[in-house]
Amino acid sequence: MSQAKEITIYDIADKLKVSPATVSRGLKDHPAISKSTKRKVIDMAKEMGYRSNNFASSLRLNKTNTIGVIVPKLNSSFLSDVIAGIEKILNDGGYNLIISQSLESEKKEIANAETMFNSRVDGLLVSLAYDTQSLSHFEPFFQKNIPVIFFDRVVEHEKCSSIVIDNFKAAYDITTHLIDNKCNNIVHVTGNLSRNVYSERFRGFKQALSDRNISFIPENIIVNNLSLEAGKDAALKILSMSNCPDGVFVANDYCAASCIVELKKHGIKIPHDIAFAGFNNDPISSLIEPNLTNIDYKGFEMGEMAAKTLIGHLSQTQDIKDTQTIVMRHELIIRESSVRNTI
Amino acid sequence: MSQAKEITIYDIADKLKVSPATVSRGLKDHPAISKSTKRKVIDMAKEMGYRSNNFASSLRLNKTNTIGVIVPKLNSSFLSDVIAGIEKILNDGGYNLIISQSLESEKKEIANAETMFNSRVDGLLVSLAYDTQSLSHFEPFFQKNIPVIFFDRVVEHEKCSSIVIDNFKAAYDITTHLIDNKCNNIVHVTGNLSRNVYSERFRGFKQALSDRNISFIPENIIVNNLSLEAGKDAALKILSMSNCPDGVFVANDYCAASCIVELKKHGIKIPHDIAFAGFNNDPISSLIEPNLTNIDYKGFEMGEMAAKTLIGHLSQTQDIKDTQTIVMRHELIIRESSVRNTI
DNA sequence: GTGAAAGCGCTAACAT
DNA sequence: ATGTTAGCGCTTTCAC
Repeated sequence: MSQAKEITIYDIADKLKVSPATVSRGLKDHPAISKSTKRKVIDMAKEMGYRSNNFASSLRLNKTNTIGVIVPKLNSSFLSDVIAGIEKILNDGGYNLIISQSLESEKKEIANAETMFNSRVDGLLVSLAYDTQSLSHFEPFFQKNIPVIFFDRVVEHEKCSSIVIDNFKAAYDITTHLIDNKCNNIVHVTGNLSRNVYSERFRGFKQALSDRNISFIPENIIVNNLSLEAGKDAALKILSMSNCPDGVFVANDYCAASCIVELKKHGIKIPHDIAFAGFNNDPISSLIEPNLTNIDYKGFEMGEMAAKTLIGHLSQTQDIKDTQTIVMRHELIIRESSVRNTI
Repeated sequence: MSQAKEITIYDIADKLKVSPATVSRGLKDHPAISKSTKRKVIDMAKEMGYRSNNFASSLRLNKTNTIGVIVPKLNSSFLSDVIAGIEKILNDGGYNLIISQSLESEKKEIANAETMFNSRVDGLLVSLAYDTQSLSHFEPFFQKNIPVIFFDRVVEHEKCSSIVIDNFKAAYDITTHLIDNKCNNIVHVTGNLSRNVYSERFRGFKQALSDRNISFIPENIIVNNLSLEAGKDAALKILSMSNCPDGVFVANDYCAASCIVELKKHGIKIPHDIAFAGFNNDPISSLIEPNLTNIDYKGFEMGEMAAKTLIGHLSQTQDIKDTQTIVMRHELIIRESSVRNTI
């Protein structure tokens, strides 16, 4: 099993009777190199099956061309789209990608960040875990001026740019839509309110009520981890309420679906008895009966934007002083779960 | 912004008045090194905030400690579990992970494999894309004796080990279950029959029919890409059949769910008119109404097994002559979609 | 426009 | 048990 020896720039140099330096320059787009030698170098490299040794290059340049991505979970249509978007931009930019999932646990997120740091990624793209409190695991990156970009689940930080949607407005719109469909007593099921996406949606929810002169009832907020079980529990809680709600806005589609299923089991008619809205436009929305009204936003584009922003930070040598928050489009998708045709 | 200089083994050596070699050995578990110096080295490394430079090490050792994973898609509960299992084992083994999704396209899978190859991964874990025909994009790995392990969507190859479940038996069992529930005319909706998982399930399906003396009707096989739209299309096709089936076995849960939804829209009662079974036990199975009978198998364990097998190949210096096929457990989960209580 | 040479940080063969 | 040394493949400064 003689594994064909790996070709180096020295091999190419020998064949071409030039110096390794010339080969190195020829392979890049070095200005001071003649068109003809560049051609020869590139052709010979291809012919000999040369592939550049990233480690040597990384060692020499002290940069790895590798970007780390930390997401709460992988089995999400939205995040999978985000990653596809990130992959597209970074591949085109010649970067490698390391992906890891925090599984919604701060502890695992910390471990992931540490691994990324030790792998010496050039930059980091992060959507925070459900229960992440502190940002101290990103301190090493800040100290080394390694850019960290947050997307979707973000946090304000002077050193970090963020890519988000307008969660406030989205929730405001969807709540208003429920009110327009004759909901006067709306329950809001949401996640950890110290996470921006949930706190903003909560704000939007309250504002919409207030603008329509509906008083906000603290008991109508159910905070849980938005899992399937949590959806079921929320349903039971709703059933036990003395003043049964006529609308429910859940901050996550899966949880909404599981909540709907449970309520239906108990004879609740949706949307007749209770109108429903979710968030994220996961495929489940069009499978659950009735189909789920919710907010759609494009993961792929968010991923592209995050990656582009990161590359922007990376290519300018200066400090990342120009941190920014980029707000992407979202759209209200109205489906049967919230439409009451009381003519 | 003075980025604290990176600590190297030379810095530690200087501080400790020993040689860099000693530090290097101290950091590993080199046998010929005194307990006390080892202690001192490790303590000093921690104190100075040393982190090993993988590139230097990779360059020197000509191995990267990085494993590549290529999966058809990330937004799958099953595959996300697999990846979590892989991650656990590889992290513990000190390996890094590069994950990429082929998005069910051979073309992208080829690109992914190339990226992995150029990143010089030490090994590769692959679940094949829907339409992958050739294995030629893995040739470079075979030639360099870089182990490639397939899982779930596998292919026979003398150089590759595989981790699978017994798809034949699983399909056999689930089909028999449908027959036991008074299905005599079963449609099988499946994917590309050159993919092992689908061909084996098809075999099991046919065998079960045959063993129960039910004749197999070629028209009852619907081959599609198992997407949501495909599920809908399959439903329409089923509705148009002259001899309406009384059972449907779909090789994928999402597709099954979408098919069920469409049939219900057309007034079909499930399981009364048509009993249903899916495959994979995705969370959707317990959200769809009625809940979906199917085959459960543990992604996390499959991932662990794949990673362990890979590490096994990696740690033995010899050739990978001992390729193997590992078959994991599966379980039939019976839910409402297939149970007919005709007393 | 091209070449010579040093050095990125680590490891291992070979000394001692 | 520890030190010396060379070299992994690449880039780049400084020559010419």
